Amino acid sequence: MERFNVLVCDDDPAIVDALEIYLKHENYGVIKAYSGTQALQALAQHEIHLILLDVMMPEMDGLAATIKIREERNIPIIIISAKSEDTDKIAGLNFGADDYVSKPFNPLELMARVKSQMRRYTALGSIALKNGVLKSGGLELDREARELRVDGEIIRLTPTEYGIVVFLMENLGHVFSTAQIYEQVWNEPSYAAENTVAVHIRRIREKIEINPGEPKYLKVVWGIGYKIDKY
Amino acid sequence: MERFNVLVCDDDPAIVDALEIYLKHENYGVIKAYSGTQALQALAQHEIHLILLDVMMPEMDGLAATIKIREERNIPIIIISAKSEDTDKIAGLNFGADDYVSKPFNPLELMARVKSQMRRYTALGSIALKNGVLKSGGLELDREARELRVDGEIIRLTPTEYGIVVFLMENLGHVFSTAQIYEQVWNEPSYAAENTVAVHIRRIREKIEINPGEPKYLKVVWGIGYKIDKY
DNA sequence: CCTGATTCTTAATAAAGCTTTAAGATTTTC
DNA sequence: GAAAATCTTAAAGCTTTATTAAGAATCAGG
Repeated sequence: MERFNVLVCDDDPAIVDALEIYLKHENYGVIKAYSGTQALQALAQHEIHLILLDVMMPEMDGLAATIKIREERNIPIIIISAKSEDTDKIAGLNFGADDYVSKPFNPLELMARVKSQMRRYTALGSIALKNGVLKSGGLELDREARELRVDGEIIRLTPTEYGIVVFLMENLGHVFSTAQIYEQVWNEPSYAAENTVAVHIRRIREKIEINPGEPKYLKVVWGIGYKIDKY
Repeated sequence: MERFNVLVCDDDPAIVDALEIYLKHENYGVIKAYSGTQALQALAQHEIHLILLDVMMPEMDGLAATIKIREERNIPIIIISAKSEDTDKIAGLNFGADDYVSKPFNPLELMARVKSQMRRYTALGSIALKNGVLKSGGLELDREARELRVDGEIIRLTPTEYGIVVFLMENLGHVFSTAQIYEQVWNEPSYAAENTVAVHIRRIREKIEINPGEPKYLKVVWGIGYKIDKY
């Protein structure tokens, strides 16, 4: 199995070191940087697969430069935000980061998000139209407007349902176990509840399928998991 | 899609460069200036859609520049203030600035405000009639006259209510969380108060809806926020 | 600067909508 | 046919939004 490298960038060495321990425990390679400039250097020298980045660093230009790199290479970035109040803002912003956690963070949660991004990064299989619209057959997902249309008709989805659909649409044709879906959508490190994903799948099917008992879009692969096919 | 140009004006080149990178990441064109005089020059030479302006500059300070700019053109201006005191804020807004952030600022927050102003300026997602009138179904918002009409009848709104309606009308069809609404309308960096937006929403509904319990215009999206739909 | 009116916020409670749990039914595979 | 996996349903539990009212803050006119 390939080994993935994570670039950790924070001006506080204590945080960087702590993250290093967690990441190494999960068998990631760790490259450390304490400023934007150092991060840039590291990106040029090493093969980096993911970046953990503190938003609030003294030298903003360094941080900005790091993001500039991302324009060229589409590496997943997880933002670490100092204030928990910022989370909404960052989420609401179409800033370009892939995920965020707020300080102080739960290391397990952070690890879960790292894993999520890694999977997302390594399992891309979707057809992106303009404006972040994903399409497959009669399904059309507009992530910007947060809308799903089935044969042109807008379908009202709850937050969890929407999360599941986004995840599967972002990875068309790829099969995910209930555990994987749970971890991704709920952003939890592990899947404890036995049946909850199944129930949500059922509800989604009721909303998007003509015959929920014989799904056309949201299919099961027996013994493996669920998927939405590339049309 | 049209490309918008932002004029960045600050006497500190590091800040200008950093902002440039952020803005370019959001696909804005960037024109740089390092003094008020240069800013005015740039305005004459380029097509500018928004200005980011530092208050404290040599030669001509931001406020003076704001007045000059306002004399000629009605471009959105965001003031960047070194002091967090209210004096600057009030002065800036009185002299015609549309928004302000204080240094040191969170780049993400600044980007959010830039986007917000851009939306305001272009009213993307809404149907802009002449004279800055926005319309959706029976709702008609005349920003110049500061009037909202529902089916032709003028509705009296308090300042806060009006602010919320303007914000939602300028972003028809887009859902905003209560936190986002608060931050935008109140111009505060974070949303502490638990329930105040909900109360205002309620009162707006009482004024604009036939049946406030079953709103036709100001709709809720469960778990996400509020919106006014494109008609 | 008072004073009264308007507007805004806070808080508490109610209602609505969503998620999870659990338990039995059904389907698939071997 | 038996075991394992998935499906289905309903109800309990939880979160979000709605509603109301009262007190605080703000504003305009004297």
